[in-house]
Amino acid sequence: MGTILPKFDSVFSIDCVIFGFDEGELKILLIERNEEPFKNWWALPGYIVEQDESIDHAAERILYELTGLRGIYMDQFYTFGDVNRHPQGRVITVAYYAMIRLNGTKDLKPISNYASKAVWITLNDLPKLAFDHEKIFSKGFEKISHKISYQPIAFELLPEKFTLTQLQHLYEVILNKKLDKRNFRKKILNYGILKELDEKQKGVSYRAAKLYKFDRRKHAKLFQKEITFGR
Amino acid sequence: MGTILPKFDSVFSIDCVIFGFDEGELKILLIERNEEPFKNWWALPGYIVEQDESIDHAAERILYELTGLRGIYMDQFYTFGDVNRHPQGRVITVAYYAMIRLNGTKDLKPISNYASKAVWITLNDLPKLAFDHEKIFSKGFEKISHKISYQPIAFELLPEKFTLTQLQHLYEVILNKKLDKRNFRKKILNYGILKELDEKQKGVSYRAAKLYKFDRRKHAKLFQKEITFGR
DNA sequence: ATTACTTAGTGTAAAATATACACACTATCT
DNA sequence: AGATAGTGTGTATATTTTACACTAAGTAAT
Repeated sequence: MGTILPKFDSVFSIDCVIFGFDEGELKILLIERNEEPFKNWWALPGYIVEQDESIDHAAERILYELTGLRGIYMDQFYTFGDVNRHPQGRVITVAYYAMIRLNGTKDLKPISNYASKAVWITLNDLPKLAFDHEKIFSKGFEKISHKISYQPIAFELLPEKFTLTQLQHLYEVILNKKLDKRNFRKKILNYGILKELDEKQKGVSYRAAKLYKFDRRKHAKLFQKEITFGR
Repeated sequence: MGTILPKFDSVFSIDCVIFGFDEGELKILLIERNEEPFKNWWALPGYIVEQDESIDHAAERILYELTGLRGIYMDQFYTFGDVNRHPQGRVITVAYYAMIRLNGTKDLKPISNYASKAVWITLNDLPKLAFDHEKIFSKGFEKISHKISYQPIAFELLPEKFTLTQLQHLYEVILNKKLDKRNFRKKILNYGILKELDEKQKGVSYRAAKLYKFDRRKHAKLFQKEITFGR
């Protein structure tokens, strides 16, 4: 080539929209910022990406450093880059989402002190967020509502063993719509991706429901067989 | 706030995956680069975004400058940011796609001389591309195959007046799958988003087919009613 | 032990949608 | 007049979706 080309340098960030489900409520993971700008504001876990790391890797690292959650696989869903979204200049941000199970993960602990805390917040109690994070959150929520209606990803949010009623509630919360119990069960069992266990729910003050497990092997077989809910 | 914060500066680019359909073939818009790196290589139309313009706007501008195509509405679909995707440093790129009608638009003319030409290339004849543009193209193609199977966006690619057979061919090319003529017609006509015209195809050496038009008003009514093809 | 309470668990009929499949018609060309 | 090439059409079957209500099982309180 011969010509000497200028060196480019990029500053951009990652933001993570992480969904969890607990006690019948859909939650999202937020941090309280410990640095300017927006110090003490609630925000999505997010930070500037290093020069020499891949975006996917950065997403995982940043989520870990800000919340203590490790090895969470996330999908990229949109890049936000309004000129004034960041007070310090043009910083575009690549947004990722994930749906995770929050059984023992109540022990959120920021590693970096860029965040003073990390907590699960119920969607209905969402506070004002830093930057354009409300917009990012909305788009992330749209994304999962859409995705859940054609792919069986809801299991990610549930504990390993769950009842059909719990699963149905989850669908109802995400789709914001009541579903018929019999039809729901018929449909979900038909996919054959659930394994019925010999176990029952415990500690409830009424008839205990059977527990089920998501059968990854069978699911992998169906692979891209897309399913539909609530259209 | 009080604290003085550093100023950030961002360098990132846009790349456009633009689909067209002509003479029964699916095509994509490429430019020949006129600058290093990858001078004289084929590439997706793409360039660095200005500091003070929105990403969406940049996409439109860049497409115009490199190909002469004006006012094309595109959707963002993914951001690519492998550490070494660009030889001049870390440059992430936000990818957009669009499906457009290429009736009179054969007159592609780069405005900027960053491109020496812009041409429509049949998918089967895809040359090697600069940067990671093959990867970007693939993901863009995945995107439209997926999208076309649940939203009636194929009309964007056809001339204003088209025959049902042309429409079917288009679906077949994108889905890479034969469809049944009778079932296809039944289904597509059922959505009620096509207007039958009093006109017939001209210049064919066999029985001429009826022409149809996409009815935007009716389509807007159905709005998010998603449709399905070829599952 | 009885009762009250709460959720689990189940089937069927009707409607809508998807699939498989083949031949006669019409315009043009020679 | 005949050959050619694509248009346009219907039906029967299978599958999927929807609507809808009661009994069974376990727990808690008395």
